[in-house]
Amino acid sequence: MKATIYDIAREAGVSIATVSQVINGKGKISEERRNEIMEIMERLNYQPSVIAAALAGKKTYTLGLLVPDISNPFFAEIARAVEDRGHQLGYSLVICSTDNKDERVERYLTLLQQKSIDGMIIGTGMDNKEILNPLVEKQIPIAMIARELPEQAVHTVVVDDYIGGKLAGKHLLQLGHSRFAVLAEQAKVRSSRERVRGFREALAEAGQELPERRVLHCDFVVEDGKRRTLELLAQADRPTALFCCNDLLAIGALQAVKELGLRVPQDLSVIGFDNTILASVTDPPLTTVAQPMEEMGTMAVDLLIQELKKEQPQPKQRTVLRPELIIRQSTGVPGQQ
Amino acid sequence: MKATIYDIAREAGVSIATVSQVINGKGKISEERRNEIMEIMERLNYQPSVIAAALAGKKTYTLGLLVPDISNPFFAEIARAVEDRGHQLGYSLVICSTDNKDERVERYLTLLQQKSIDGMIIGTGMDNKEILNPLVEKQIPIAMIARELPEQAVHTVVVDDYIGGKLAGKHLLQLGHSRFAVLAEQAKVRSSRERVRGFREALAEAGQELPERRVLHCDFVVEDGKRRTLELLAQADRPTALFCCNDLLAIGALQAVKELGLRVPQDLSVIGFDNTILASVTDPPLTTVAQPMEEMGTMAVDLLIQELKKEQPQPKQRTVLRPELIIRQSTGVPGQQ
DNA sequence: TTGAAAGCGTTACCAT
DNA sequence: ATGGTAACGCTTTCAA
Repeated sequence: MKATIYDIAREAGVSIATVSQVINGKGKISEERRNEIMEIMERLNYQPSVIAAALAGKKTYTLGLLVPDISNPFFAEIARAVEDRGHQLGYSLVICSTDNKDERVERYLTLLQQKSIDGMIIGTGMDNKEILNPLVEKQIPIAMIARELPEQAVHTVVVDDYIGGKLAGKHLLQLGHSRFAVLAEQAKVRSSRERVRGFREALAEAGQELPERRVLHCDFVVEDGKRRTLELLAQADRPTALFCCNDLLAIGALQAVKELGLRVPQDLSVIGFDNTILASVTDPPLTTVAQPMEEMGTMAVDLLIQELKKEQPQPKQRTVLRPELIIRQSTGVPGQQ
Repeated sequence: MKATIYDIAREAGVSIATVSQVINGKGKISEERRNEIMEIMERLNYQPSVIAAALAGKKTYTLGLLVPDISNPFFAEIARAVEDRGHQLGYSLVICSTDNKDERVERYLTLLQQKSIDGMIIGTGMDNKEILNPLVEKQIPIAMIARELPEQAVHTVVVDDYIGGKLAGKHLLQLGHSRFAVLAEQAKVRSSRERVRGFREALAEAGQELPERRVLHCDFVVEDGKRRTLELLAQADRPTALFCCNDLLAIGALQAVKELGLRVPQDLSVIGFDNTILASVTDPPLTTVAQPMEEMGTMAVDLLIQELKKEQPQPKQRTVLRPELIIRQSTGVPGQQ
């Protein structure tokens, strides 16, 4: 069997309390005792049980990460950043892909609670804003990442979606476009709405309008981006510029244009959002609004850990990072050969 | 405070033993008692502590997944499949990105053990084949995925790398190529070695040779693929066909070709491995050898769960899935315009 | 500086 | 059909 604290204590001829002290570096233990005990732990290959420690009042040193889909490159990169920072600080990461379904969110939430994880990072949207209520009441540390939920008092790390949309709009305007369309995520996704709002505002400031029918809502998958773009391009007065609320949709758009034998950016300029690895490998490489995924992950973890270190609830922070326009080759002057 | 089994018992006027029974659906409890207790649990919003149950001898219902890098699309897709299958069966997933470093592997391994996870799925290579010894001895259920370790008795789910390499070689041969090169992963990665061996064998069967100097070893990142391809194309007698041991390297190759003002496939045919989402969005779309990632993930989980359900150690299975050549547009007849 | 003992929230065995 | 209780492995007072 695995060695327990009792085995160590017996071997060392001391009490388990003493062993516990040296494990946690607490109390006053004589140098020699301490060394002797450490040596025995080494020899018996003793590994303290996190489970038992947690039950006795310590933490589980485990964090939960809720995202729509871990196989989506954007969230995969976020996850990596979160994992790394957590690992540095001694925490493990449980991943939960929600597919943006409230039902899955709730299942994962109760599951994580039953497992007594120390805190959760939430990067998935929810239809029902009250889903988090129970957690907030129980004071379970929460940090939102890449999504926000203003109706809850939780730490938040987001990119300024509004500005991101604006950056996209201005870029397209500057290239001389005048017929725009948008591929948005589902209406319930606030960040998507903000991006569209920023985009529309940029156009408005230039006296241009974005008709509602030119804003198409998609599921978070390539195929849907393609399908909707095909619809868009079938319209008589088709747009010359398309703003997609994430890179995946933009890729779908690229595929649709190709399928119709048209060209990007000559026939349609396409701009994405996120700047995942995908944006750099498309044909043509995708102009996109970059989110600083690594910083976001790191900051969310830091916020969370800082919260659960203190006993007192901390004042909730909302950190807004600035997105950056990455110009590649999927945008250009309309109609140019 | 959170409700415990004692609260429920007190409220229902029964013993905790009885409550435990109804939670686990064991023993004989009268219909009425059972309903009454369930109703109270509902009302008090009782959530049994997995931690406590685990300490008392049950499982933690948590699995560990070790991969080189969760932000790598191949592993992200594997992770999603593993997560889904695990979740269906009631298990959570802790992800661990190892960067292919033994040191990180070991840290994660002890961490996961201390947390008493029920089993681990390992998709990362290791220099030291003995790293797993302690786990195997402790009978901790293990399933290898996409990597193998024949020196250990563990469940394994892999694609036939040798055949995959051969498929790639044959395809290139058939197109009429005669000067080949390979971008391999680090020499310690067995699957990569097997792919190269299969590739070489295909050439040999056609009386062609693959000189050792034409096999370049890379780190698992786009940049390295690019760098090495640049080197390759600088050689006098440069290859017309390049087999890359994963899609990421192939993308690097594509970038290198572009940077030199050359074209794919006219100047260089490129073939990848994995068939991640990346392969479908590159310019040109990448011909690649597909691994059935979803099936692999599902099978690995099933193997693991089946193992940890039984008390007795099970006979270890090795499942080899057949890779499939996906022909897109990055391969063609050499020199063709 | 060290030890005894009371929990932590369950499970499971043995009584009743 | 139900209850009492030891055990799981550890932390943490409180005494000594």
